[in-house]
Amino acid sequence: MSSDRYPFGEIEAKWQRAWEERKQFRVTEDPSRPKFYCLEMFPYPSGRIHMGHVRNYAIGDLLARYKAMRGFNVLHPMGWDAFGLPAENAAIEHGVHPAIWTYENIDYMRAQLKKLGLSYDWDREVNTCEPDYYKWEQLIFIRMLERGLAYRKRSTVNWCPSCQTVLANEQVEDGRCWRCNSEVTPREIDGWFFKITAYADELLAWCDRLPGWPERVLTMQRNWIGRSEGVEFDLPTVGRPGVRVRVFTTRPDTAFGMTYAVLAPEHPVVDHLVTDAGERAAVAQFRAEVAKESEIERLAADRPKRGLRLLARVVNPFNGAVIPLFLGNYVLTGYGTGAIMAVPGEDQRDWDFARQHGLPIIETVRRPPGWTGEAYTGDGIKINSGFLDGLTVAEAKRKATDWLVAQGLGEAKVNYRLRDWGISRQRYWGAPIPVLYCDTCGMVPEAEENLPVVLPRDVQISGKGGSPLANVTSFVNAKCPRCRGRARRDTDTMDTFVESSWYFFRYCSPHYEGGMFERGAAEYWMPVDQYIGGIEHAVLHLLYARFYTKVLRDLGLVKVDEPFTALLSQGMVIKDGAKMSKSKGNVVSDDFIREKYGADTGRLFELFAAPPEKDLEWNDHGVEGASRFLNRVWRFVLAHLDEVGGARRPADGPPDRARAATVPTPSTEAGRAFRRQIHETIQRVTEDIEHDFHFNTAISAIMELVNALYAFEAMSPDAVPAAERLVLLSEAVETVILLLGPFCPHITEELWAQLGHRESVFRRRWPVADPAALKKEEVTIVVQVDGKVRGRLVVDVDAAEDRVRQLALGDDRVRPWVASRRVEKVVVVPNRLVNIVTRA
RNA sequence: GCGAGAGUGGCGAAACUGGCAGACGCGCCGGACUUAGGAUCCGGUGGGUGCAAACCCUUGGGGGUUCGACUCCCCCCUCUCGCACCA
Repeated sequence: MSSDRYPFGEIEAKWQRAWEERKQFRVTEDPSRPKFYCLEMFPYPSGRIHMGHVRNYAIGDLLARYKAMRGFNVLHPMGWDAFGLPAENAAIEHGVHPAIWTYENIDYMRAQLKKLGLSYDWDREVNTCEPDYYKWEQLIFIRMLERGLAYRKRSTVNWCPSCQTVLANEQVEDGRCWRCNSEVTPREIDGWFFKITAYADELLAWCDRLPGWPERVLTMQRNWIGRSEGVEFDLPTVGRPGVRVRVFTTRPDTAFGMTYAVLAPEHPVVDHLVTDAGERAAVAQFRAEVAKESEIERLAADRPKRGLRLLARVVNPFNGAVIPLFLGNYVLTGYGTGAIMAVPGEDQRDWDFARQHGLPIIETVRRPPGWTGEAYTGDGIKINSGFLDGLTVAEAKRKATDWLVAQGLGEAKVNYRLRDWGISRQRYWGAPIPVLYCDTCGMVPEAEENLPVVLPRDVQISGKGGSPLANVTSFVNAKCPRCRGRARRDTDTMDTFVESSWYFFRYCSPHYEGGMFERGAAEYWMPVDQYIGGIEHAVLHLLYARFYTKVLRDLGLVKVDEPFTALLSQGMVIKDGAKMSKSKGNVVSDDFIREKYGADTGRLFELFAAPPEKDLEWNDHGVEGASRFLNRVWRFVLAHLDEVGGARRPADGPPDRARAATVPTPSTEAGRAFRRQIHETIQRVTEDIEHDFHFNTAISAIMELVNALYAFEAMSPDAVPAAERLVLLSEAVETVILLLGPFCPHITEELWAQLGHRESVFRRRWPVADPAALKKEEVTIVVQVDGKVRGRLVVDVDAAEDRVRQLALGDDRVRPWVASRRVEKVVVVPNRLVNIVTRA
C-alpha cells in the first residue's frame, strides 16, 4: 500500500461544492460569444457508473473545460435515457416497479457523476421517462402520422416463445433471446414504423459531408443503408396471361444468361400461379419447411439452397427463352421485388443453386485468361448476349436498361438494404404510442390537447403474455377524440431509441413548455459540435438521430440538416481481455477507484492509458502511476508556495501572449531551455487536444514538463540567476496547473487557490505559447553514413547547408566510415540530418 | 465470403507531410534518504557480442521504391470489429 497521498477526498468535495454553489457551469445563450455544444451520449440508468462511463465523460469534460478556457460559451448537459428493458426485468425478478428502480438508479448515478466533478449544467438535466419529455415525441409521432412518415403494417419480428414477447434486433444474439437464451422465431404481428427509407438517399449523401466523423462509422452507416442501383422488370408467365413475375437486378447486362427465376417462398404471386391441388400442397409444405428453419440455421454461412420447382414457367423477355420458375429459400421477401432472375454464370448464389438442381449455366462475360473460379462477377466483354455482345459490363447495363424501358417492360430502380424502423414494443416501460382504435372511426391519433398520453403506474408486469398495458383497463379504455365514442388505446410503447433521437434538442431548452424546444435556443446551440460515445452505437442510435433530425427539419421545427458535426467514437474499457460486464464479473466500479485514488486520478489514467478511439486495457498499476504523478505535482507546488505563490506572484491579469511577453528572456542557456520547454509544452498539449484528441500524448508532455521542473529545481544555483529562477518557476508551475486543469479539475483548482488566486482556474484563459520563447538557437543534427547514424553535430539553427556538409564530413566519428570509400552524394536535411552516401 | 481497422520492448503506448524507432507511463534493476519502507528523490532498462570503446540486429513475414521506410507500393500471415444469401 502506498501512502502519503494528497487529500483528494477533501479537495474534491470542496470544489464540487464550490462549483455547485457558484453555478459555475450554468450557461445561457450569448450571441456575443462563439458557442460550443459538447455532448456525451447519455447513459441508461442501469445502476452504477463504471469505468466505461468514466472514460466517456472524462473525455467530454476535458473538451468542455478546454473549450471554455478557449473562450467558447460551452453547453455541456447530462441526462438519462430512462426507458428500457432492464427496468422491466428488475420488476420481474425483484418485484420492484420499473419507475422506482429507474429513479433510484438515477439518484445514485447522478451522485456518482457529481463526485467525478464533471462540468455539467445540471439545471438542464433531462429524464426521458418523464411525461414532460415524452409528450413531445408523442406530438411528433402524430405529425409524422399526418405526413405518412409513421405508418402501421404487419411484419415479421423476432419473437421469443418463452418470454412471450417481441425482441428488438439488438436483443437477439446469435439467434437466441438475450434474456432466457431460447431460440428466437419469426412471427407476423402488427406494428408501427417510421419511414426512415424515405430519407435513405439523404442519409447516405450526408455521409460524404460529415468530415468530423470517423470514417469507420460512416462506412458502417453506408453499408447499413446499402443503396444499390438496378432495374425492375417483368417476366411474363407461360399460359397465364396477365400474371407476371417482377424481378429486381443490379446486373441487367447478364439477362441473356438467365436460365431460371426464383421467387421468395412467401411471394404473393405464387397463389396466382398455382392451380393444381397437388402443387398447392407441395408449396404449403415447402413454405412450412422454410419457415421452420431456425434463426440459427439461417445464420449459417453454408446454409443449403433449397428450392421447389413450380409447374408454371416464365419467359426471358430478352431472348424469348422459356425457363423454369422456383421457390427458393435464398430469396428474401423483404428486399427488391422478392423475386430474382437467376444468372448462374455471373452470380455465385445462382451458381450454387443451379449446380444443386441440375440447371444450365450460360456465361455472358468473357472470363479473363486463366480464370478457374465458378461464377464470374468481374468486368469483361459481353458474350452470348445478343445485342449486348462486345460491350463492357457497364455499357451493357446501360443498354439493357434502356431496352427494357423502351419496351415498356421495366424501369431503373434504386433499392436499399435499410428497412423502415419498427418502433412498436410489447413492453411497459416506454413512451405510449398516442393512437386509439375507435369502433366507428378506426385508427385515430390522440388529440394534441390530450397529450401527453401518460404511462400508468399501476400495472402488473409478469414478463409473459405480451404488452402489460393491455391489462390496464383504465388505460386501454378511452374516448375517441374524434367522435367521443368508445375507443381502445394502442398498448404498445415506442422503441427507446426514439427518446434518444432528440434529447440533444431538449437540452437546448429543457424546461420549455411550449414545445419540444424553444426555437431560438435550438438555433443558437444546434448542431452538437462534438459528440462523444461508444462505437456500439455506430449505426443504430446515430442513424436514428440523424433521421429524426431531418424529420424535425422537414416539419419546420429546426434548420439543421445534421445533429452532430463531429463524432468521437471512444473504445471500450477492457479488463482481463474482455469488455467489462456484470456477467463476466470484471467490472471496476467507479466508487472503488474514486475512494482509493480520487476522481482526478481515475480520469487521468483513462485519458492517459490509450488514445480515446482505441480500446483501453484496465491496469491497476497504471492507476497507481497516474496517482503518483498527481502527488508529484502536488508536492512540488506546495513545497514552493513561498517562492511562486502569494505576494511574489504577479497580479492576476491576461496570462497569455501579453503576460508571457512580460517574462524577459533568461540570461543563461539553461534558463532559456527551460522556458522553451514550458512553451513547447503549451504548444504540444494544445495541438494534441485540438488536432486528433490524443490526450495521452498531451498528458505525457505535461509529465515531461513536471520532470523538467524537478530537474530545474535541482540545478546548481549558478545555472540560472535567482531572480530569473523565481520567474521561471512561477511560469512553469502556473502553466502545469492551467494545462492540467481540464484533465484533473479538482487538484488544479486547489493548487491554483493555494497559489493565491481568487478566481477559478477555469475562468482563466488557456495559455498561448510565446513565439520568442520557442525560438531555438542551436540544433542537433544527426550524421548518417549510408543510412546509419555515426555522429551528431550541434550547429546554429538554419546553418548554411555547405557548412553543415563540411562539418559532417570532417567529424571525427564520421571520418573513419568514409575514409576508405568514395563519397557519392551528401543529403542535407536542414536542421535535421545529414546522410553521406558512399561507394567502395 | 465481403467491407473496415490494426499488428512496434516484459506491458499500455510514442514517432509531424518518409529523416536519431521505443517519448511518457507501468514493471524490473541499482543508488540516495531512512530504524524500516512496498513512501519519496536520483539513475539504468529493446535484443545480441564485448572488460570497454564500440559494433551488429530489431517496428507480424517476404519482396519493392528511395540517399533514407514503423511511415509509400505489391504479395502473404495473424487478430479485432461490422455486414453476412440484399439479387
